[in-house]
Amino acid sequence: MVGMAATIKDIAKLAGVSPGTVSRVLANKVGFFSEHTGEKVRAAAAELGYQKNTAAAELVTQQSNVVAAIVNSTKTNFASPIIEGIQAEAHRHDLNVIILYAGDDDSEQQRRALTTVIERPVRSILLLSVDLAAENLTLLQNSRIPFCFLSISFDEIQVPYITSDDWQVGYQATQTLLKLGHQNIGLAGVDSDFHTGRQRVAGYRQAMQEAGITVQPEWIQLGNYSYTAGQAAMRAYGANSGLTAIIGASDMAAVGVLNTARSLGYRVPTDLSILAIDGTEICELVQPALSSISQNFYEMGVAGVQQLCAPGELPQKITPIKLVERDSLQRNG
Amino acid sequence: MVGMAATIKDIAKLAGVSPGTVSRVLANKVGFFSEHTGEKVRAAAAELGYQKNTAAAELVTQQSNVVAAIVNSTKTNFASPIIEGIQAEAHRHDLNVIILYAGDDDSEQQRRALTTVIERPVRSILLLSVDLAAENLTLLQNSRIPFCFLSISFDEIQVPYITSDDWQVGYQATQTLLKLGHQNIGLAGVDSDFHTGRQRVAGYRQAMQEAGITVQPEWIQLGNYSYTAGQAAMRAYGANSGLTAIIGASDMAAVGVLNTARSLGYRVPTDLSILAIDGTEICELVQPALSSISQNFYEMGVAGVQQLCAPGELPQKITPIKLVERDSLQRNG
DNA sequence: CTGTTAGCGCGTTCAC
DNA sequence: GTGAACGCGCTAACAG
Repeated sequence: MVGMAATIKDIAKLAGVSPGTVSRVLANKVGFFSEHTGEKVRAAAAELGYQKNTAAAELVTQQSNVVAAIVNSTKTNFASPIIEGIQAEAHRHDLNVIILYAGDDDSEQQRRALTTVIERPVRSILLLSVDLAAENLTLLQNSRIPFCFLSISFDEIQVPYITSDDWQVGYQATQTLLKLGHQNIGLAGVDSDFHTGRQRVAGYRQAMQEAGITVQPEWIQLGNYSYTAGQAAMRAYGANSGLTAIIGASDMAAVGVLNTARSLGYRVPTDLSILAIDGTEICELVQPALSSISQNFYEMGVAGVQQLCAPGELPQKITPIKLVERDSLQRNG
Repeated sequence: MVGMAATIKDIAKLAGVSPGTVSRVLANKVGFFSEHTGEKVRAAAAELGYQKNTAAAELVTQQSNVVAAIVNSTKTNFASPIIEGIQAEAHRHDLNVIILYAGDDDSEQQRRALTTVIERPVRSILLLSVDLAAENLTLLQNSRIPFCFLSISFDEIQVPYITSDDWQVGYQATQTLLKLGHQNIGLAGVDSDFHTGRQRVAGYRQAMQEAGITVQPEWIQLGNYSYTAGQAAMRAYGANSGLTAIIGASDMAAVGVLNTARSLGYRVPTDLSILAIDGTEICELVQPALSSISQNFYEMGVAGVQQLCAPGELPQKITPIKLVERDSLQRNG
């Protein structure tokens, strides 16, 4: 609601020129107005406390410089570095970014966020880790607004996304522990309903198989990557699990594992090594600090904006991962 | 960028009616169109995959249903519950919310966030814990868009805000430790450059004075509420501080204190009690879980939206705080 | 260099 | 009930 704000017409009247001229000087179309009128117009604008109505401008130019980021939940702790990456790269392209929350697997909330963005002029849409309900994906595609998923991947549908190689995440996490002499390795809190989780499990299984280890069914504890999922997994393993190492499917899950393991009497890392997946700041907040397979979330955000600014590029891109050693791992035997 | 999307004109042509009529049925102005034309128009709209251009509508109606929340940093961990509160209450009023990040004490970023919001039709603006540079406050006030600060308070300027009573926060935190028999109590990571921090310090001092304790200058360690501020404070206290309890000026600061205290050889809470201020989820992530003076952030968000929906109310409101006991406090002596 | 005209997509009169 | 016309604030195209 702009209220009774001044318009270019008001400025025109005050400066004694036409609205067209005002538009030109305010847009700084050099060469299309004289020094003198430039001064006059700017003075009038300042006097009236003029604020441009960008929505009106976008209506006529049919283009916008805002990119929207839709995030699945306020609780997704890795969203923060992604958003920072988006923001940084967007500003480099002189783009502005707005963020919307789409709730946690709530298709109604998703629709709400999506429509408030689609019904307005936005240049492109980035979706952080949100798995859209089918009808909402249709909505998005029909809008003809360029979009790209971040930190999530798909197999059945064909859409642009940028994320880590989740198979490698699972594989390298497992390899890391294998190399330390661990054999009985758990995977805690992973979601097998979606591609991301299935890939991580597949990478884990492959690494185990290559090492000649048969994974026991109970070693893989499913969940939704949350703290409580980590807790539940560890409780399921129990005090006499026989496990010497556990991979937390996310940082939060790993912390859940850590705290519950402690209350079950495990010493970490002496009795039990824990490796987190994600590598956000919480890894350094807890004690012992959690070693992690770290994703480059910031880079994901940057790449997302670049991808949308350079159409024609490969629609699917992979950001690198790396092992970050902290204090939660120990050689076995 | 809406692209070549269908407009009400297209629908009008397809349905064989006038654009005005289309507008009426789509806005569901009952009584202003017949059953028959209603059907026709809706069918045409569906066939064309029509998406309303809300920006254009807002241009003519001169009002918007989106409220903008400007957040000071992606790292502010308590922003999450505030945003959830905003979102919930906004949806109750059929409002949509967009979020912008204003960076960390970066007046250029602030201006950017502010103008992208002001130049567009938004109904109102909520500012989460952002202390605006003077020129940006002027910008905001000139926009004539209703606004309200959240989780921050002011003394010198007169603006609407909703927050906890920061004096009480400091006072009650200190009282809590006093009642447990502590006398040498530190306050770590608090910022005295702004009203919020000064109030907390004042509450702390008052409680100490009432208990007849002279606070030593080094007991108050200034900082910016961050994890590193907490670390720095604890390092300043040192291994032989004589302190038996420390108040962390925020959850993050408290965790910084906790981890550094540990590395200095303190056992928490046996040797040292730690009380956090804020009470967000990280208090439960670390071990021992941190007791806290908890703020009701969710309620702040709710109240912020209500305040903006019911003009004429008191512009300054206080949300309640409460002590949440976890495992980081112990009686002294 | 500058004024005039047209129109972006929509809601809302005001006639009929 | 419905169509025609107007205008929201702005930019772009076209004269001059």
